Amino acid sequence: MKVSTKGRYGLRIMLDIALNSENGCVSIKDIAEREQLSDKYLEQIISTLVKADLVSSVRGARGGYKLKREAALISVADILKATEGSLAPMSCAEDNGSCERYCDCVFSFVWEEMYKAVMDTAGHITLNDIVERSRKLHTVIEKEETEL
Amino acid sequence: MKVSTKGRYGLRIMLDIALNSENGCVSIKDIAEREQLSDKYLEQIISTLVKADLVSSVRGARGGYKLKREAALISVADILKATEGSLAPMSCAEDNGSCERYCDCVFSFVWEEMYKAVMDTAGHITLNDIVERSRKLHTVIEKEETEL
DNA sequence: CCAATTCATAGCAATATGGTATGAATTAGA
DNA sequence: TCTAATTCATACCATATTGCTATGAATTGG
Repeated sequence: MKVSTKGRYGLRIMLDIALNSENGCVSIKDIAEREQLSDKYLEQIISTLVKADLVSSVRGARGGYKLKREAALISVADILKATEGSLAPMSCAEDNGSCERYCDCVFSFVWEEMYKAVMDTAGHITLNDIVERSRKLHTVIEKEETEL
Repeated sequence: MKVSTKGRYGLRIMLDIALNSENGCVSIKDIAEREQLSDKYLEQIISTLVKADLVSSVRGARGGYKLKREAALISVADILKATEGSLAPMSCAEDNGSCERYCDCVFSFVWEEMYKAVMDTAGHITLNDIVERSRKLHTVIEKEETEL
């Protein structure tokens, strides 16, 4: 039930883009440097984010990536679904047609309820919530530093 | 974020014991036969259930396993925690002390809320709920068969 | 044209998953 | 007391997944 690096890195990448894309787009190199991630691995993860329509890419020199829609309209569920594949504990919870035993499975309701719970929570946290949290945390740290 | 076979088999094993332990205890062989699982793999999973104090074992001839407490007092969360290790999407969500960056991590609240959501749902479904569901489903199937 | 960039794919080491195999320890019942 | 049935404890192994590296083609601003 653990979230893999793809999911975690995905969140960090999205936050990084959100925080640094005022002037145009953000390149993989920049993100990799700031986030201390391997740029080649990051490239793979970001490409799944492109395919999921969460970021758009600009090719060629001075190219890079930017959010496809505003941060308040991107949920944590969107990002994790794109990078992790799915948030369902069992695939049947997502598309119950996938399992032919669905009707007489005693456990299906368990997976469904768990899936609903996760989707509900992750679906209601937006990238913007994280951006705000990050800005707040940053100012606190800066304040602490000036107070020293 | 998928639940592995250990978690799924764990649930099936617990249900099987609950349904078949009226007269004493249930042997691995019997469970394996009914559930169509490899008895040796099953043995491993059941031993984690013993360590988690969910079932107790009776050694020797005519030995086997039985629930350590009544089904209504065993939750799906208990079973999945025992077999899957943990239901936390990130270990920090469970014991925030484990991560030294916990305080200035922008994402910790995300993992915490997801963990709370999962634990709340899985914690409120008991083995007895599944037993009842199973019995109800069984009578429905029997009814359908006699109607044919 | 060229340097900076994304895009696409292949490969690979480490770890986790899903088992199998072997045999010792324990014990009810003949 | 023997024996068959059972759990308990390890060790092993094949396969899949994860996390990451490498190479090079395609694209494009300057």
